[in-house]
Amino acid sequence: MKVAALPILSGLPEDLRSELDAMCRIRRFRAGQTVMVAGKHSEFIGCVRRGILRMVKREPDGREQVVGLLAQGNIFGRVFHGVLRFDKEAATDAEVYTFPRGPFEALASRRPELEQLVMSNISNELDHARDWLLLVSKHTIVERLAGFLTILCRQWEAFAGAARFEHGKLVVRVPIIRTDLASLLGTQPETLSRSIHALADKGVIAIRTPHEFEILDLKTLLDLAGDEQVTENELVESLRRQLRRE
Amino acid sequence: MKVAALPILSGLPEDLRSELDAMCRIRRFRAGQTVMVAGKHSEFIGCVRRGILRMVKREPDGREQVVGLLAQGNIFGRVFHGVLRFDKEAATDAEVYTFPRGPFEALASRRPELEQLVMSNISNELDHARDWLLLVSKHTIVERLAGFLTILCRQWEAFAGAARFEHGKLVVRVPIIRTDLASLLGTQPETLSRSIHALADKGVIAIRTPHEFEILDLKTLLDLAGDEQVTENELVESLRRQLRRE
DNA sequence: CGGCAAATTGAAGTATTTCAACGTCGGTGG
DNA sequence: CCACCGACGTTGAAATACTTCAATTTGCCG
Repeated sequence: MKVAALPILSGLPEDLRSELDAMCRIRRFRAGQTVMVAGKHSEFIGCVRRGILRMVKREPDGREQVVGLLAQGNIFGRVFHGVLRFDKEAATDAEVYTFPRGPFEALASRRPELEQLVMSNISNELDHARDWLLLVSKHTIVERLAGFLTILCRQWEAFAGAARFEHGKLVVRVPIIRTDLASLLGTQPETLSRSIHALADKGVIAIRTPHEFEILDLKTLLDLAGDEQVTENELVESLRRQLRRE
Repeated sequence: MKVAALPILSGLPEDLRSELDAMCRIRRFRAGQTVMVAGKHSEFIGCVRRGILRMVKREPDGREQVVGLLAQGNIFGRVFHGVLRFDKEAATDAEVYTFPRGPFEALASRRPELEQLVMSNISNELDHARDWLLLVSKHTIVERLAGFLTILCRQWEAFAGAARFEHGKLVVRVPIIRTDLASLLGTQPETLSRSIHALADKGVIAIRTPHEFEILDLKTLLDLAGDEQVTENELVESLRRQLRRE
């Protein structure tokens, strides 16, 4: 079954999963390709299978702003009503489950379980939107970067195992390129680069490759991120627990 | 009936409205009072009757960031699951309909119409969160201010009739004080003040009182806001239509 | 190895923050 | 009634952070 691998659907009854599977198609996108265009009713409902999508707001003057990322398991494309507000593009090579809009909506109307799944997905989107809101509300780029890195650790599962331990060291892999991350944090690649190296100079992180950092001082990182929800021990313990399950 | 005045409930059947009315209580808050505290399950579900509430993120170091406003008709307090992520405080004197959480959730489980109302409210919150996201993603304060003013005009109904015509001139009333607006736009009162006067110097707006501006050059304002969704004529026509209905 | 995109570094220009002071308005008490 | 007080708003000037443009380096892939 194509959709069997999707944890988000694992709670649904067998027959409903079969119906979804029957209408499901897997589409592949190369990094940079457009998945869905803002401003119109989409032809399909999508769910990320592999890779990262970026949600982009395009200004008429050509500027663009990344307003969020979609990772494994995220559902996108408005169900029932509303038009899309952001383009969706592949930030890395990606694979997407697609469900034709009409049949999917019909099925959701018939099956409350699926409708509730859609509703809980909207709630998740709301939470994510507010996470980005808090992130962007930080006044310095170093703080926003620290916030992004802690999100990567907290939601490491979604981001294709962004965080892992290596010889007892916490290592995170940034799944997108500098330009996208800069736009996501509301700044320029140059400023982002300087901020990353500022964290490295202060001994908070070590840069292994441009896309892989070692977290040397998690406490300072969390302080900078200013997210009082998570303490160092909680985060580390949660990571260890999750990693042990692999 | 207490809740009769609520347009958001007008689509509900008579008996359901009666049930809501029976459990509804009206609470009044003076500007500055706390309505709901983040981090725990709220005792009640609220709906703004009059005035403006602000959603505030408090950092442990005492700093605070306004992340959104709630105006007439907005429902707040998480239904069914999840903890609140932001404090809610009265930004002006305000009145709030309250519904005890337990009975409200029981009623929503029993009545799909109410459940769908809650769902559509979450969708609205998502839209608003993304509006703020786009607003804060603007790089200069003048642009964010322009964006805020256009939102006030677009959603003038919610904001207690923030916009109106006077002798053919478009006048908007800012319903919150400078400090709150500065925080909402992610800046300081000083910078906000300078930005407001910068718009006035350029002839885009005229400052009548600190809380009431006349829009002199709507086209430039919309250009600055960079919101290609709305053209000048659409906005003016929409405002005129709505005002005519009063 | 060559070529290209991504990432980094430097330096000058711009916008915002910060701290300090002043202005304005409405309410309150002498 | 008027003077004072406090909250809000505005203005000035120096410090800071970010942007912008230009140049250079790095790393990957054919």
